[in-house]
Amino acid sequence: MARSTLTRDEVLDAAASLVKQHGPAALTMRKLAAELGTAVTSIYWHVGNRESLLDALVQRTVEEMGAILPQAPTGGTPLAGRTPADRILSVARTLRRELRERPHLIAMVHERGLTERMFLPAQQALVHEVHAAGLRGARAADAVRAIQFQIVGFLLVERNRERAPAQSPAESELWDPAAAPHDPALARALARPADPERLFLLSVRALVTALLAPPASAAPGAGR
Amino acid sequence: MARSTLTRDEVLDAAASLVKQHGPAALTMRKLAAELGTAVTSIYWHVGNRESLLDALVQRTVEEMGAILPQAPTGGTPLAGRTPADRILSVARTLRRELRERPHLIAMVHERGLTERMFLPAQQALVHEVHAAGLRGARAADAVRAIQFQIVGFLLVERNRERAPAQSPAESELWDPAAAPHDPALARALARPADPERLFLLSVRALVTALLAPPASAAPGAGR
DNA sequence: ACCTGAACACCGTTCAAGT
DNA sequence: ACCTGAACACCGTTCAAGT
Repeated sequence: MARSTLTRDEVLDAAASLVKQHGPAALTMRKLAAELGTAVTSIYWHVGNRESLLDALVQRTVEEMGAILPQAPTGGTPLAGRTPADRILSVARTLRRELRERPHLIAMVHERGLTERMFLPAQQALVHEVHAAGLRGARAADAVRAIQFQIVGFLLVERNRERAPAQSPAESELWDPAAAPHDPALARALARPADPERLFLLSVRALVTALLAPPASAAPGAGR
Repeated sequence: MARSTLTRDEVLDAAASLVKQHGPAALTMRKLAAELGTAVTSIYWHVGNRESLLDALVQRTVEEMGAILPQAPTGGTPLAGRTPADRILSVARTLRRELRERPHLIAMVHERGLTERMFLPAQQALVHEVHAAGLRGARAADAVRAIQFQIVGFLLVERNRERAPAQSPAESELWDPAAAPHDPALARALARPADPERLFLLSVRALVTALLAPPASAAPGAGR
């Protein structure tokens, strides 16, 4: 591993590799130096300190994820699906898939509060589709944000569930038939583990349907 | 601070106090020992190690948060609002408020993947309301889970945004009028910061409306 | 049953010194 | 401009020894 001179990019690459394999806790300045075959202190010259090294990794990840959705601010129809609602679902599915391939780095993006920033390109695609569905102005903006929050939120919940240890009480105990004698089918359904993919599509579809629907003369349940 | 004998609960109280004030990073075994006036190693006798100490704090928080919603598995109408939809919104609002008062501890709950566990009592309330709205069986279960995921997800997104550093590009730059010349009102709306409370209610209302609506003969946009 | 100090194996970071 | 080793001030944890 002899090398003429150390580069900031080499430091970032090695750090990313450590994080991808074993998570951020495994990223130690000393381990990293060993990996690079340099003195610990050389790293400081290139990246400042551990915290800004992690920041740089996160920054990189945000840019990579932003690039997966083709930019379409000036028109065009970059996504599959016949209706705007279908294409919104397609955006949602793409994001879901990509995120699941970089769990550690995405977790770090979350921890730094940059999840939303990472989704700005997706937001542009959503604007396009909501517009195509006929929404305009502030109402379109609300719809875009509601959909974006829902997609991102669902993914955050899902990540949360995956890292959950054994739960007590589990849903399966909580919802044994005795707990809901009046609707055993409901109890049985809640005792089964959720199917996230199905629930994801079902939820996004429901929200999109309501948001893209023509405004009712009086919205039901709009108490205030 | 002289004390006859150290208690596991005293350790937890002191630890919780440190975390509440300065976050989990400030919880050092040595600082904690100093706070308690004991040797560092005494703490190990009572709580095992740092990791299980943090686990215990999280466990406590989950129980506290679970207690804020009255249990209503056997009937009764514990929540304000005239319609089931209104009462679901009331659940959502309550959870949102309570979570915002314990930021550090809630963050630790998130990191351990226990957010969903924390919301099981709320799930029971949602079951009650969805049932009151006439949904049954698997369809009711899907609705409950979709609503639960949305509420939890929104809160996770919101937390994410709050911790976000200065963003580049900010939404306000991304959506300057030049970016969307065909709908300047939309661009202006997206350039303004989102109002989370409003968006939260709007989103939950939209989703609930769609989920509680009588099943359409053919759902629009249900492409597969 | 509970508490203690000493010791171990780690950390991130600073700094004066080298080339 | 870049790299180095030594040193500092921390960590969490173990363990033999005390009462």
